[in-house]
Amino acid sequence: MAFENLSQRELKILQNLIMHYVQTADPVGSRVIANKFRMGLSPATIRNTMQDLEEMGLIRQPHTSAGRIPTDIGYRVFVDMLLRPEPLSEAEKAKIKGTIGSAKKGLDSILGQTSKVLGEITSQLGISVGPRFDEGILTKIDLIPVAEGKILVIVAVKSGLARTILLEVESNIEIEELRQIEQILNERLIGLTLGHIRKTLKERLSDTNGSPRLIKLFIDSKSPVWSDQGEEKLHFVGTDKLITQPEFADRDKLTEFVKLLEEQKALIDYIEAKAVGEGIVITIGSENEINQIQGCSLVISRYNAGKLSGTIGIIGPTRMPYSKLVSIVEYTAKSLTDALSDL
Amino acid sequence: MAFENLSQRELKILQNLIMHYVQTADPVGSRVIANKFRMGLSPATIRNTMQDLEEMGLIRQPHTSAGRIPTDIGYRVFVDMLLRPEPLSEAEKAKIKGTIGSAKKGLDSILGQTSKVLGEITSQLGISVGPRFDEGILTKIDLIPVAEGKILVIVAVKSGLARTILLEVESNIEIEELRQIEQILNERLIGLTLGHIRKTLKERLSDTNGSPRLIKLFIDSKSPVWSDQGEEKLHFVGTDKLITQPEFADRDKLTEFVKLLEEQKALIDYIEAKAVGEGIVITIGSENEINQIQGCSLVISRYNAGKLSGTIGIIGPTRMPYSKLVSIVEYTAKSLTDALSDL
DNA sequence: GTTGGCACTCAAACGGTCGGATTGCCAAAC
DNA sequence: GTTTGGCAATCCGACCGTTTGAGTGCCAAC
Repeated sequence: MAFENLSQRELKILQNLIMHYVQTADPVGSRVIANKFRMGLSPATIRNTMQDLEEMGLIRQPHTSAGRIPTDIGYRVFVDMLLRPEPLSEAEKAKIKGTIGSAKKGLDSILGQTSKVLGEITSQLGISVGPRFDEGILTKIDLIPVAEGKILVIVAVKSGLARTILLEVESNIEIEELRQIEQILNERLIGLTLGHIRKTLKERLSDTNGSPRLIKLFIDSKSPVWSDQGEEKLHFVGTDKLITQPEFADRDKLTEFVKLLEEQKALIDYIEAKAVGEGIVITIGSENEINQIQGCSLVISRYNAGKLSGTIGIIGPTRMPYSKLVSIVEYTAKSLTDALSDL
Repeated sequence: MAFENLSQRELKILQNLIMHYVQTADPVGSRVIANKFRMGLSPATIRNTMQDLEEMGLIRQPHTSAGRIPTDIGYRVFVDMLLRPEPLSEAEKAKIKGTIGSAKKGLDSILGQTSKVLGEITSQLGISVGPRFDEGILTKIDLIPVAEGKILVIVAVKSGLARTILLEVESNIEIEELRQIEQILNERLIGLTLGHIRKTLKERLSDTNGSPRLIKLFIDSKSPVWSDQGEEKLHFVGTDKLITQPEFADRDKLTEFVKLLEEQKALIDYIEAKAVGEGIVITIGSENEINQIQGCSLVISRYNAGKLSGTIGIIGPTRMPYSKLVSIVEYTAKSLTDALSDL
């Protein structure tokens, strides 16, 4: 839309209005802007401009004789044209690095700490999603018998991440057989990505003809060993912060939202789909296709773990301090990438 | 306290009052009891008895000229003296078995499904806590190099459960050295419980004198390999159900409660400490030492996984259908124990 | 011991009023 | 043409008194 040719004044008023509204959550009147921001204009003038902004759909009145609040489109213009990322203090940087560093080794723990620090420092809901292993290059696969009829499969990928899958088999496992399978798998598959393996599995292992019986378990593209589904976990911290927000005063909305969080899958898929490319992605209110978060904004970013990548960010009401949050999420993603490549 | 010599009538009225209150959440008046439960008594008589019950502290009026509601002590008497577990329908049984059975193998997934079915079928918050490995008898320990400077330790205990720990080491790992350590650990420690190992570690391995250098990593009773801390995860499903309850109308209470859930540790420790011995344990409202759940009741039970055991159950407002919940939790614990011993 | 009757109490719902904030518009000033 | 002050109009939210209905406590009668 043609918001490029908004006048300086219109932009400035939109900006001030949003800044004030983010702090107070109350509709902002013309006089407040005139007084608080000392624009050298009378309330009446500001009123006129506000009318224009309203016609353009950037702000609206909750009801006659109330002040204005930004619409989702208004926030969008603000984010696209007016956003100045607010630098972090040294203390904030230290806290982010520190919290991530204090995690026990292991992806889960690190992601847990990451969402925790995001939640705490932003006072929003901090989230993190583990990477999909699909792009990971296999470096090693181990088969360990752990008990009667159970073997543990360890799939290690470049950059030091690994995942383990518990597999059930007919109870009589010959250790020799396992070694054989291990060897075959390692010889033929190392260096390929899991996604690639999954697609070309049959050809690559067809000539084994099931000679070690158990290898059948692996020549199945749906086998959990190669699966790219359902392994990611959503970590989130700060639900309490969201509950407090006036935006969630509506009980039903809150309930729906909490359900979404618990079910995880839909939200994970959505976030993964939105966070593409480098840098921060912001989606605002009704821009979100998921019903339950249409009153919310997302500020998300990808992080890297070697060839793999996942998503972190925050969820909060559309009325959020974008300038600050952008910086925090950006810095956290960077820190997380560092922490994961350190390993 | 001397509640044994409550008259039949008093007990019956207490019972009816609680039954009605659990359904409606409204204070119960004398006429309601007289009409709905056809006791052959006039409201006036019931009023007299209710006064007695109030003096004993079993019920109370939220305010003058309102009906009565049970106190925590009233619920306690009900649970101890009047509770008749309500048998489950075949459909309910099938759902419980089915949901648990549909889990992927692996403890986490099974416990996840268990809390899910508990949450759904009870409309309360279903919870499950993984077993502490401390009592588990070591059957095997494996050391797998997964990447530069990282080894995966697999600790398998009797009954087919295993846990994996990622360990960091100086980057140059000799595969031979790992094998040596593996052998030493296996020779000396198999057959002992992890808890026992942790306590006698130094003696049992002292004579190695650090000959394979890396073994030092294991001769540390605080090593995460033997730790009994922080491994348990709290699974919970049904937060949305609790939010809906009028008991959580108070925003602050809800916030505090959600925080407790997210932090996990305090709640895990409390639940683990309360659920002792065989069978169901019920704690009611102010009986709970944790502030955040003083308006809630717990219905919990241990389940077994071989020598190990953990806890499952539900959390809900004190106003809950105890008769039904007791049966559900009991049956679920049994089903879970079955599922875990099947493996 | 039980019951009906009755005065009393209190919460919640209802409805009307008032004050405050803010707007839209218009005519005058710049 | 833009800006401004003035003013009527609008609407929300708080406040307050009233009513309604449910339920109790107590007493006298059965």
